[in-house]
Amino acid sequence: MAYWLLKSEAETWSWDQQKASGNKGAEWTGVRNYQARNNMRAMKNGDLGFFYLSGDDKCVVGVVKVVAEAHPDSTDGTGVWECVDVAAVSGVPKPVTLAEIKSTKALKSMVLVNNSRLSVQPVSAEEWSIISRMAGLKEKSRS
DNA sequence: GCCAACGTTGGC
DNA sequence: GCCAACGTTGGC
Repeated sequence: MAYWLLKSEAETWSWDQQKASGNKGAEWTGVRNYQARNNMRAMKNGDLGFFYLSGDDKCVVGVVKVVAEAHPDSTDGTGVWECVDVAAVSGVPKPVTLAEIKSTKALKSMVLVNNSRLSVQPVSAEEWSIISRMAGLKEKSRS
C-alpha cells in the first residue's frame, strides 16, 4: 500500500468533477512528464492519493483511490503517455494549504516542497498521516 | 506579471 | 554526449 499526491488545476479538473465521476472514477489524463508517468506506473489498485490543487488554491482538498492501474492515456496519440483511473474517497473537512505544509517541520522533505513542479508524487506513510490529521480526516480515512 | 526551477530540443 | 536555448510550470 503506497501513498501519492496528484496535482490538478481547478480549471482543468476540479474536485467537484472528480467527485462527480463517482466510485468508478476517471482517467487521470494529461500527464506529459516521465517521472510523473513512472510514478503512475508504480501505483497499485487501492493505493490512496491526496488531490492537490495548484494555481490559485494550492491546497489538499480530497483523497482519491486508484481504481485502475496504468494504461495508455486516451488523450495521447503518441503511445508514450499513460494514466491511471482514480475515484474520490472523501473530501477533507479542512483543506491543508501549501503554506501550512511548508511551515510544518516534519513535512520539510516532501516532494511537494522540494520539487513543486512534479505533478504526480510519492508521499511517505508518515507524511500521509500528518497531513490527514491536519486535514481533519477521521482515523478510518487514514491508513 | 515576474522569475526560479526544471525538462526538452537541437546544434555541434 | 554535451550544452545552450527555449518552453512550461507553479509559487510569489
